[in-house]
Amino acid sequence: MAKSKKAERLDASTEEKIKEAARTVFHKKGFAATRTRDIAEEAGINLALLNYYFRSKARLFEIIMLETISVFVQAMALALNDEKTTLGEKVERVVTSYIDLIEKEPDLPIFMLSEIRNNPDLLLVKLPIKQAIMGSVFFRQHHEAVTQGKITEPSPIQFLMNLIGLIMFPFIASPMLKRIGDLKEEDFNRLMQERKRLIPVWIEAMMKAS
Amino acid sequence: MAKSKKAERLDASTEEKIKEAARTVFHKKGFAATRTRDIAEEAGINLALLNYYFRSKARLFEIIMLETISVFVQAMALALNDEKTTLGEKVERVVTSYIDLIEKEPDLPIFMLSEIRNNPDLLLVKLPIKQAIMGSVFFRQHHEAVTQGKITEPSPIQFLMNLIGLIMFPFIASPMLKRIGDLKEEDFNRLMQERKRLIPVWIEAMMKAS
DNA sequence: GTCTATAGGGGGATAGAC
DNA sequence: GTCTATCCCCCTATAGAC
Repeated sequence: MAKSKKAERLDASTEEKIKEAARTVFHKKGFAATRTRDIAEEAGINLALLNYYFRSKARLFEIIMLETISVFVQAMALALNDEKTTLGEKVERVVTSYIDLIEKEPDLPIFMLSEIRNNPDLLLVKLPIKQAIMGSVFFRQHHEAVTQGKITEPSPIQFLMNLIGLIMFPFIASPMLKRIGDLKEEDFNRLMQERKRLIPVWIEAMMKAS
Repeated sequence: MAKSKKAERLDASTEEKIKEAARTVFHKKGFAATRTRDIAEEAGINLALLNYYFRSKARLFEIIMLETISVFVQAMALALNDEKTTLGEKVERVVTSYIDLIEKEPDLPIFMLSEIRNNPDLLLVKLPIKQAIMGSVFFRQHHEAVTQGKITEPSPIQFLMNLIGLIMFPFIASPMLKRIGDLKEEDFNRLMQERKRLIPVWIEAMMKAS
């Protein structure tokens, strides 16, 4: 029987237990509001072990941050670089995989975006994000579609902002949206599932309208 | 000559100077990462005065937070409750006023959204957000438009998510977007100005497509 | 009202036993 | 490798002079 991903994994190595605990707590509270004691408790180990394995809170955080961004960017880069899919299929794939991912880990987007604000340089330099996106098959196909008049919105950056924003924003704003719309957890999730179907339709309509 | 809004206002009352400084620092770094010393320095006063006027960091924060949310919600509520404007005009007005507002204070959205995550209850209860939005003229007009078949997307919540997301998300993600798209500050601002025109067009296309 | 000085506590990190 | 005990700095908050 395969191990549960999120459950406690008592058999995992201590180092790995600390990392999983750190991921959980950092994602939920952010760097500044997280206490190393919280991580130790979540991991079921002693505080001293955290420093034994990772030297400092800052180093542990950096590791978690890089892994988190990497997961996000790779999911995107893989979808955008598939030679075999059309533009529309790429949109569908990005939408579905991100909505599923974020529904499992709802803290991810707000964590990433707010921590990147505090470390604008340090963390992004180490990953080849720009090349992965700007040099992608997606960008070539987008350019071709514009040239052939299939879509009229000429800026791939606007396209990306819209796509990612339509996916992520509801999750980022969910506490406020739940309050405004009087939504329970399950109502909210149902709306997000609807969006898997709706966003690709909307994106197509938008790109022909501008 | 009217005073500059953002400039130092040496003539402002001490209490007001502290509040302005607190707004600046809290918005930029969030509650947990802000030190009261930072606020005192920004205000050009002594640390003890902060506690003299506001008793504690937490109380000062709550005041700033409520005012900030209030500004945001009121701008929205006013636009959505205008009896004289059409649905499309409301969209244009929300888009323009928010993009202008956020361009002046780019930290606003990420501040609000990430701090609300940490205080999901406390802060939203005190403002009549739900009524202002859900009982608005906008909602009545949206319902009428659906009934008359002018738009085909039946959920006003999805509509709102899309509208606010298309406006705010680029600002929230700007550090990453600037890096990916190799954009300078002025390039980014130009894209946001373009969006004042584009978002209403996109929204209209989306609402007829689903 | 505004300052200086300091109390008081919390949190990151380490020493040292096992 | 893992623990307990502790150091020490930093930050919030207050006491008390002016």
